[in-house]
Amino acid sequence: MRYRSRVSDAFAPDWRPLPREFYRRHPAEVAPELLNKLLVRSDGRAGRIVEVEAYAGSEDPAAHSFRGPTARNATMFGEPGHLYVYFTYGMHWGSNAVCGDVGEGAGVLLRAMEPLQGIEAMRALRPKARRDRDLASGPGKLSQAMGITRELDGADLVTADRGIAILSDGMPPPRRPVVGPRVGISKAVDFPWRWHVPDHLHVSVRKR
DNA sequence: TTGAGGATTCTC
DNA sequence: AGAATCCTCAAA
Repeated sequence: MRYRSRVSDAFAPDWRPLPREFYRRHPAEVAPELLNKLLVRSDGRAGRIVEVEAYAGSEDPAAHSFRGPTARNATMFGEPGHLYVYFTYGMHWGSNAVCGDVGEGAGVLLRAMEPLQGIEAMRALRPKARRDRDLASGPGKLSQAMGITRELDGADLVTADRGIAILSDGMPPPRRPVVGPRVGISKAVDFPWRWHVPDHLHVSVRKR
């Protein structure tokens, strides 16, 4: 399998991608199940996903896809299991796993990650991070630590066609994740579509 | 540790 | 105009 030789074979041959059908569901169903999965790059950088948010297309005023397809959000309307990368605040990138069926415009924002491997490479990309917990405790930080920019928009997280994947090492999601409203939005502020691992050091905005 | 405010550029 | 954010600084 190509994803193994490209992404995980050399250092973690037992890590497995999630099937395409995992992503072909409502993002509020997928999101909590992405907790404790691994975001992995072909150079060995890897981290455990500890915080996510769901964005649900035409039913969700806070989603980039709410008003239909544009040049920016085109990837969200494509095949599930691909990476949707967006740019915001003039300097930050955000990373999502596309969910739902083609045309729905749904996704799960990857908000925070616990660095596991390739931490020195992450530090090189995030010189301002003082502690390990500053490396990827936020969507912009996570993207920067993993070197995710516009170039990776549309990458397939199932086949790892461009050297990035979401893999499982067998750790299940938390039984009872913390659920609450999403961060940094001005519409649909009450949708309880943010989930994170309870009491986890690497989650963003620990105070509410 | 907390809160306020600036940075910086793409998108619609 | 506003953005699915981060960083610095000041005050406590």
